[in-house]
Amino acid sequence: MLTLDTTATMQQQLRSAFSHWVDLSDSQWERLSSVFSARRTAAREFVSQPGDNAHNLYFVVSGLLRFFYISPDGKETNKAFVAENEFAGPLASAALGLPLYFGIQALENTEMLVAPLADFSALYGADPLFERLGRRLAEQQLVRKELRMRSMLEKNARERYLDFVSLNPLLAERIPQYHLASYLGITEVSLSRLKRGIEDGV
Amino acid sequence: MLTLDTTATMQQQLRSAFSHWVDLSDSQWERLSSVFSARRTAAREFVSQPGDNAHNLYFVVSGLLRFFYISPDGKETNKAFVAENEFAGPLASAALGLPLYFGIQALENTEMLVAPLADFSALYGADPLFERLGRRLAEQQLVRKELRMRSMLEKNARERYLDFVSLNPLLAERIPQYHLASYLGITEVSLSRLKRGIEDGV
DNA sequence: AGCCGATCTTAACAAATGATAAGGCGGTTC
DNA sequence: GAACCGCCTTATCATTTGTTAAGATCGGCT
Repeated sequence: MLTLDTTATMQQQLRSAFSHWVDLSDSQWERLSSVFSARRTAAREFVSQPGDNAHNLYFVVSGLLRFFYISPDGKETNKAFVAENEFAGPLASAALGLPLYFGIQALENTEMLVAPLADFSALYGADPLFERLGRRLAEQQLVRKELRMRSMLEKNARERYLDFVSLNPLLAERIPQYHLASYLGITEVSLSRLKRGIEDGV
Repeated sequence: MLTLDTTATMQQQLRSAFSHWVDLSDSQWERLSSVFSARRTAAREFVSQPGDNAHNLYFVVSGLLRFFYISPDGKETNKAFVAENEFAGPLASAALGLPLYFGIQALENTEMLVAPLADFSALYGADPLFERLGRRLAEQQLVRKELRMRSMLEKNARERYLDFVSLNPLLAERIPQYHLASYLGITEVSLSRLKRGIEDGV
């Protein structure tokens, strides 16, 4: 159970994160923060399932989430990992008005702040600054997807793995190998093989 | 050489395209259209090269452009194809303030309207509607990248090819196979092989 | 007609990755 | 301690994709 004190700390962390994107006055912050509420999830629990009609914007205070697709034949593929101080949300599917097409699972005990995307985007019309915030969040997601897409097109699995570890050394330790393999677009068996080759090569 | 008349037609086409994203008053349209200018490029000509400091937003009036990365060892990889009535621009790299990391080549004789991205984004502060337009363009790019990423992760080359052809039957005819192969993340030899397998299977 | 450049196909072989099955290892639970 | 569970590794074999090289086709140009 969250105490008031804990919630206040989490909100402070959220405000600090937002301040990287836009300058918020106190009243703007008040309005913005009012759409977020705290939520905790234990490791391995599912935060939401594909098909849910719960379009939310997530801010991870502590812990780690994985976002995953499920193909028609039931296979899961990891789309993203989101750790503390990061945002995530279905801006793309919300833009299309589609139901949620991915699921979210906590890989660790996770504290997050959650805003219904409808509430968040309702702010856009209220103040151009929120519109700007929305644009910048979308642009940030664009940057990530762009880099990942390029990596998929230009590099083989071995290079993608080495890049991931070198860019996210701490995160790589926290993600089970079979989830990381799925994120890289290969099987866990193949990743295990790649790692052996890399170690032997040293 | 563009006649006034032709330019007017092109601008009309641009306005119609923008109207899918936001409702523009005449004065808003006037301000917005003032940052665009017409440009023509012959088939096979390069519109810009990686490393250029020319961040532009493109609207293709007629023809076809390909956007491509170049890896350190000089290999080209196609990032996107943009045909008539579509927008494209380095929203991601612009968000990061990075130099342009991809090149653009016309695959057909192409007419386009071009706006320096700095001029376009300068409009954001002038009117929340432009900020909204910017957000929606970013979200649209997000949707495309999302779908493509998912396709790369969940499907093999054969399925990606079939999906592309079935979603873009006309476009597929206009793109040389070796460029399409690069877009799909495989070699032209491999794509040729896949096509044979598909035909034989029929 | 003859040449040439751009595109596509094919073949033969190599390398990368997938599929399946088996087992190991550490931690938790009963 | 025994039985699990989650995770990782290994081996074997099949499939997919890459590499290289050669030739075919088509159009435009001289």
